[in-house]
Amino acid sequence: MPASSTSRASDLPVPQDTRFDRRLAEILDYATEVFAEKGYEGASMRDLSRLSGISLAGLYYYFESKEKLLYFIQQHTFTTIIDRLRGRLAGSSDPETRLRMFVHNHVDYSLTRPKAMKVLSHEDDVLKNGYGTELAGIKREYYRICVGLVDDLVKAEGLKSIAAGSSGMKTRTAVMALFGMMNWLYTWYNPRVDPDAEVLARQISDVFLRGIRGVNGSREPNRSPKKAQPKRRS
Amino acid sequence: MPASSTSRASDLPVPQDTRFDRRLAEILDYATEVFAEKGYEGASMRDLSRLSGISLAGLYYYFESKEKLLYFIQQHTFTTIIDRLRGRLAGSSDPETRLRMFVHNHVDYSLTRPKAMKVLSHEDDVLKNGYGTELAGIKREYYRICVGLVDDLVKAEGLKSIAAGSSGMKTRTAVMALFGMMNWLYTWYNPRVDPDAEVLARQISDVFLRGIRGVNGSREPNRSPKKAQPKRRS
DNA sequence: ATAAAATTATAACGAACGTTCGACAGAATC
DNA sequence: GATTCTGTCGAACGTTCGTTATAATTTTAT
Repeated sequence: MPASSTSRASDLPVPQDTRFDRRLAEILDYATEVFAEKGYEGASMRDLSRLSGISLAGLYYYFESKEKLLYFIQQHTFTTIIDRLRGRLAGSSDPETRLRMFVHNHVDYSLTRPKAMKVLSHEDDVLKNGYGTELAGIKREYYRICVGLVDDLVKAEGLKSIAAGSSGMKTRTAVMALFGMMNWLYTWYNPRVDPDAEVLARQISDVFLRGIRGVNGSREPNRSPKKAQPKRRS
Repeated sequence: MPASSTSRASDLPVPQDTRFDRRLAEILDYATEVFAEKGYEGASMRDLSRLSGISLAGLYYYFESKEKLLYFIQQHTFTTIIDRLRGRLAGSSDPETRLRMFVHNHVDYSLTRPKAMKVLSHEDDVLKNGYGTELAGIKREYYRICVGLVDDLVKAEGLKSIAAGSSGMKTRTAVMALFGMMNWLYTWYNPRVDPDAEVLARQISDVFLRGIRGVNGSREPNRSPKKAQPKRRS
């Protein structure tokens, strides 16, 4: 009776690709579909059994609880996104390019695996007390990466503070607005009428970048941070 | 045995403020809290009973099902937002001011009643087939208002098309990005560290407006019905 | 061929779910 | 003072939930 004997919070399907792991991954895909469709609480194990064609008892051969199923999905989705991001970021050192990479990576994943992304976003605060805090940590790490990229950009362009209107916008607020644009995607995106990942990522990046830069660009051609915060009439 | 005898999809607590309606409104507040905390599917009628101090059976004197409870909450939240919006929009005819009013109205409500907003956003596709389609209609109406405001602005400023990067951004995409920034609020906003509604709405508006205007403004030189327009609501 | 690993059907478990029944008390009406 | 209406309740109904046990069988690996 396997089902991954340990109960520590961080045993994920190890890199080693056994037959067991492959089947579990298959089940995780079905579960992602069911959770995306009916929500974690609204979906039943019997729904999953029906969709996957695996008997109710058979499912429990691969995991030990419905909670763990959700944990696997979210953990895997999150780490995949971060891993891909790290791969991309290694390719450039230009702050703007790197931020655009972040957005493109996120948007691309969202459009490629919309259901996984929906489960990640929508069931964000379901898990508590073990898996929950671990996932919160990963999320925090991901958030910090984005903050770092924005801060690098702000420094490189010599902006005293992010400009929005007359008062400076905190990095936190700007980053949350960016996450809002990206994470809301799953509620409206329709591949038949909406632009592909490349275009969408560029447009979102453009909006964000123009947002944090001042009205006239508010930049110094190069060094020396001084001078001219954009001043709307006031 | 009351509980609102009819079963048509649009009987809401009528303007007439009877004792019954007042008690129902009180229950709706408790229900909003429970749904916001545990999600619609995750919350039980017993949770609501416990929180409100009203017996399980007693609750059903005021409504006929859990579904209808959610419908009441979402319907009331939506129409309240739209009503307030109409009131504000009547105060100005300047396109930019009107768009800023839209954002401010939405953000303001989101920060004033975050739980209601969370239930509206998070349980968006739970209801189907009756209440669901009615709510989808209201949502669509709200969306169309926003599209109208953006289109007015684009026309008034003589933008060929919304500019984002080299290719034009569709109004749909821009509006969805705006909704993303606003509707994601409920996942992160913390009144102790984040700016108040006034400031936040201005910053989001600024990001959005700079986003849809070109880098240099991208306006056509032909007409210029632009006046500085001292913003700030009355 | 044989041992091990997967998987099934069946059924059950206790707990929790949404909802309803019938009774009952107080207030309003007659 | 009797009767009706309004609000509230404890207790239960029938169903579904996540999960497990058992025993039998098929599939895979050695």
